[in-house]
Amino acid sequence: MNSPHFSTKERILGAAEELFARNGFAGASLRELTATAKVNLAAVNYHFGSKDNLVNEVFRRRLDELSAQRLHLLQAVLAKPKPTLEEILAAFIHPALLLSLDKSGGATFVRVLARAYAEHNERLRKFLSENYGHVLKEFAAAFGAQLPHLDKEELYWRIDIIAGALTYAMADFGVIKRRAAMSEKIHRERAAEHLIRFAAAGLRAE
Amino acid sequence: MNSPHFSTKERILGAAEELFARNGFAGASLRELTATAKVNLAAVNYHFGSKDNLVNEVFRRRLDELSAQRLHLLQAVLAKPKPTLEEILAAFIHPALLLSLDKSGGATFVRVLARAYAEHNERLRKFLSENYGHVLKEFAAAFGAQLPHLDKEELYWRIDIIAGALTYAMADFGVIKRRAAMSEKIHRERAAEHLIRFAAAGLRAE
DNA sequence: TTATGATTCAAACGGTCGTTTGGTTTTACC
DNA sequence: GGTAAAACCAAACGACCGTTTGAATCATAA
Repeated sequence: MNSPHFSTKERILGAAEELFARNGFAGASLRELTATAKVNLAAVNYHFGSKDNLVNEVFRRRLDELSAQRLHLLQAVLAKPKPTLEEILAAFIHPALLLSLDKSGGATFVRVLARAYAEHNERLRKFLSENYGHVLKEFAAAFGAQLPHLDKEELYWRIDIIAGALTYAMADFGVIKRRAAMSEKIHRERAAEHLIRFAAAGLRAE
Repeated sequence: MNSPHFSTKERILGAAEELFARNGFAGASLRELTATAKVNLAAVNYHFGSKDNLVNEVFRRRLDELSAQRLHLLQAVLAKPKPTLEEILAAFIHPALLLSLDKSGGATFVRVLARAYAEHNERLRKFLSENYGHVLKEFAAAFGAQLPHLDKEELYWRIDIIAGALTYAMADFGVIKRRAAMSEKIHRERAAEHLIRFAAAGLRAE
């Protein structure tokens, strides 16, 4: 991740992902971060303006593609004659599954996402809401069409908990360890299947 | 929580619980904490030795009772002729449910627990493992007797994820909001029921 | 080759952190 | 009421934080 053929910005983003996952956003200092990335201390402020903005860019680098994949899959599902709740859920969950299987930092990033979910950071939540809130809105509309008896507030809360459960299931935070005989890939896919069944039941509740 | 008829130690513990839940362990400074508790800055180091040890004591104050309740219920379940997986799970989950319903800080503490789960803090994990690891061991034994086909490692991981799911379900981290017509108590009890069903299925998997 | 803008760098800035100190006040007991 | 321990307090300590500065270095195009 920090090898010399990566640009300074890329080395910083890679080191940031690694250290944010391990120590949290406040716990990762720019001094340790720039040492890991083998760049000068001032490089973060030069290239990203501030530590806060570096945090934003760490998310942007991964979430742009994640959101695009989700919306693309959702579009395909909604084009079907009779889309099911499970198919919509899969459109939401499978891109995150792929990210968690990515070998070049994606798996680390999923842990950073889990951090963000737990930290309740207002500034970060605002950034995520402004930049990726429309994705949740589109899924909420799709779910809402399947579940007309649910009021909007209830629906948003349920989607929120699904996003949280997904994040934690994909992060390495004490998740079920795979059997030795089962590949990481298959293990994660099984986890996604369980999640989809669980979430579908949760959405249909009452 | 900080009213004058509480002792200095109790006011510090109360403020710590509040600020740890809101800002995390690193994010809560002793200066803000002692101001909230209306005690001198030096009081934390005088009464608790260090900030790290204060963190430990915040956990000890609640977990001693939680662990005792869990073990007591487990004992009662195992005394039955044919204990079920669901009953063992209830012995684990119901005390946490009661804590989350507690009006004098218990609900706040559950959010602190969720923080600890996400932070992966090695020092804190060691403290929790040394002081409350035996509780997980006893439950693991009880689950293991019900699920003899599971190897020990697999079993521990599954219990770990149940503890995590429980913690997050009981914390206010984006959890499903209750319907206006439903009391907080009943809402939480429903959540616990769902959790027990989900966890039982997860444990029985394969 | 030289001029120009982008990048890197060592050093320092002001601020906040957890902790320690040494003295003052309060408490509890003979 | 005197005394010793416990508790409290203002102030300061050294360490680390994110950020800024201004000069050195690099890349590139005239």
